[in-house]
Amino acid sequence: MAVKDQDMVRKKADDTRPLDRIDRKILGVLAQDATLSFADLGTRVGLSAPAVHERVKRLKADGVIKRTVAILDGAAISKPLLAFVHVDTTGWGKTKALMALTDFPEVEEIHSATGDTCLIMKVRVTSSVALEGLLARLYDTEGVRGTRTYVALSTHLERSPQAEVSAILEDAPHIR
Amino acid sequence: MAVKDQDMVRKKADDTRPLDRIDRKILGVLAQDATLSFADLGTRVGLSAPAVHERVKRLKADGVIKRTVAILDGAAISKPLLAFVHVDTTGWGKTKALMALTDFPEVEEIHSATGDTCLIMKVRVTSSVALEGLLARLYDTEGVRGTRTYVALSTHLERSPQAEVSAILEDAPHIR
DNA sequence: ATTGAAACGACCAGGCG
DNA sequence: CGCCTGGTCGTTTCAAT
Repeated sequence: MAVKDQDMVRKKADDTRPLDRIDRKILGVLAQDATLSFADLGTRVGLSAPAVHERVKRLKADGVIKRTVAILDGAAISKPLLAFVHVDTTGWGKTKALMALTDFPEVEEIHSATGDTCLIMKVRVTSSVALEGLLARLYDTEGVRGTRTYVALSTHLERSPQAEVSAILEDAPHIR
Repeated sequence: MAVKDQDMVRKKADDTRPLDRIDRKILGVLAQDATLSFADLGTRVGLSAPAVHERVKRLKADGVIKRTVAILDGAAISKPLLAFVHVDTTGWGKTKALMALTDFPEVEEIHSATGDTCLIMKVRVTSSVALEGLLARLYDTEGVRGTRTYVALSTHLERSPQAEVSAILEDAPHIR
């Protein structure tokens, strides 16, 4: 399983062939364990190694598989404290100053959002002291009016995007 | 890079040797790209292939590296709609009914949280219709009093836990 | 932790359904 | 056109230092 991500060219998702059942099966497996050999992966989806290899290569080239990464344990890397920070800004978010927060490895996600807030950030820190430091840094940032912090007491589920879709949640305008 | 996750035994993070600078370097690289060969990885951290291999094996056995996965593109798998749902419950969350939501592949995260909410869920769906279906399902769940939904309009950053720690956010009680 | 060697898996070419 | 078979080559991984 040594297809290098950087060898791939990112393409638009539109000009790409729709995913068939086997593609979704492959993605389902790879989203949970990307360490399988192509032979093993082939066995699981009912294809030969070169065939799966070809499909995986295509899925990467098409940008369906963005990258392959190691998932680290927050506690083990001394970041037992996970929190979501809602940020209210004066203008409409996305200023250069706010995007600079990307440089903090503690910040894992930044989204602009609807609702009674402007920006949602997911952060993982060493301690409450570090969280305070991050919030202080936030308040020093131009355009930040206020924050609301939700500390995760325990995490019951945390996984990456799954290719499968629930039948009952499926977009089915044809059913009417 | 084909060390099988399932070959590893999960150990407690405590009874484990602390991470040295090279370990963190390895984790930093692998958290961004786990497709590198051990030879390449060795070059980056200044070690030979078997030496890195040994360390990576240990990091997996110790549970520092939880798993290695393919990151899928939400839009490409027909789930362009990302949202955070705050759930207010009557009792204290974590009921069996709520944990059953794990079966929905649309649900990526579930945390109990502090703040004016009980549960925070991260969900990724096909459409607003599917989101509505998921919320309907939520309201049908016993113990759910209400929800507040924050739809992500655009995602500016989304990555997995980083091993590095910002110097200025570092826990430094010795500095006083 | 390194080197050297063996086993294994990735991946190319060519041919079939 | 996509899949399979066979072969080459790079990589993982073991043993000894």
